[in-house]
Amino acid sequence: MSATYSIRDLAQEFGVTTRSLRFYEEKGLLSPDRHKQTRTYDHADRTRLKLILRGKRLGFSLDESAEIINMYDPKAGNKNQMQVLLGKVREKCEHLQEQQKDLEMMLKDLRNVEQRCLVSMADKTGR
Amino acid sequence: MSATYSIRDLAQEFGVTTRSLRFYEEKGLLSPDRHKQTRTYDHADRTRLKLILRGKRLGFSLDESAEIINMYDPKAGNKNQMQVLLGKVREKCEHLQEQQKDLEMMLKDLRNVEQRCLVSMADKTGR
DNA sequence: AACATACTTTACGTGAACGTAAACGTAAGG
DNA sequence: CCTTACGTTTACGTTCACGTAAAGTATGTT
Repeated sequence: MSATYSIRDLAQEFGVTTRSLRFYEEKGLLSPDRHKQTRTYDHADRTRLKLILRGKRLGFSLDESAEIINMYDPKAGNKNQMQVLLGKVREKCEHLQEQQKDLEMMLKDLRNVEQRCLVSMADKTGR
Repeated sequence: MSATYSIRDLAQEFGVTTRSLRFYEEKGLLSPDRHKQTRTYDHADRTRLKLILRGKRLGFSLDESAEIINMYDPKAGNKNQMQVLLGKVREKCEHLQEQQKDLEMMLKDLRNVEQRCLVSMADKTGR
């Protein structure tokens, strides 16, 4: 069984164009089955796509997302490889935590703006 | 007093090029004083730059950052303008909260990877 | 005055991430 | 068989965010 998807299925579900999916494939981010000129995506492809788009929303380039995604599949290398991977993972984590701080500050600021808006609207009598 | 900065001061402090600062100016994101061919930035400019770069780290385009930054200075318009602004502010807040979720999920995932790394390294005897 | 240094404008170049048009294959339905 | 719908490759076009080279200007130093 293990559901499969056409290129249009995925494109529609995630609100991207088929062009994008082919582009991600060109860049090695996706590698659907190819049977007779037709792409068939499986669940793993879908997950990778989800991660790509999540990365995009966070301002990562495709290459950065690729790097992150490849961490998810450690390939059970040796200890040294693991050390390297671990280092990268922790680096990404730090980066993400920086982003969390930025986000919190921006949210805090905007909520201040919101309050000032409300106060200002309560003060004025309309004009 | 109210400290001022040269273009190089700001560039160095924030680790960007002077080209970028002029570019932000072209796009209307900064508007330093111009005296005889020379730019002088004040504290407000510095703050705006900080916000621009924060936006960048969060994946916003310059136009998006501009929109956000302009919210900080309500210009004390009338009630309708305030309503519009308030709507935009809340929209941005929602967007930021979506990003927070994305961030948390990615961090969670990466921490899982980290754990699997550690386990895998404890298992193996080195090779 | 000559020179160095820092700042400036103008304008073309670049990489990433697609968009878009052209031309073609294939399978289903009438 | 023809059309329609969906898929494909190839390749040039576009937007954003600057980089970079070229040439001019302003200020200070020797």
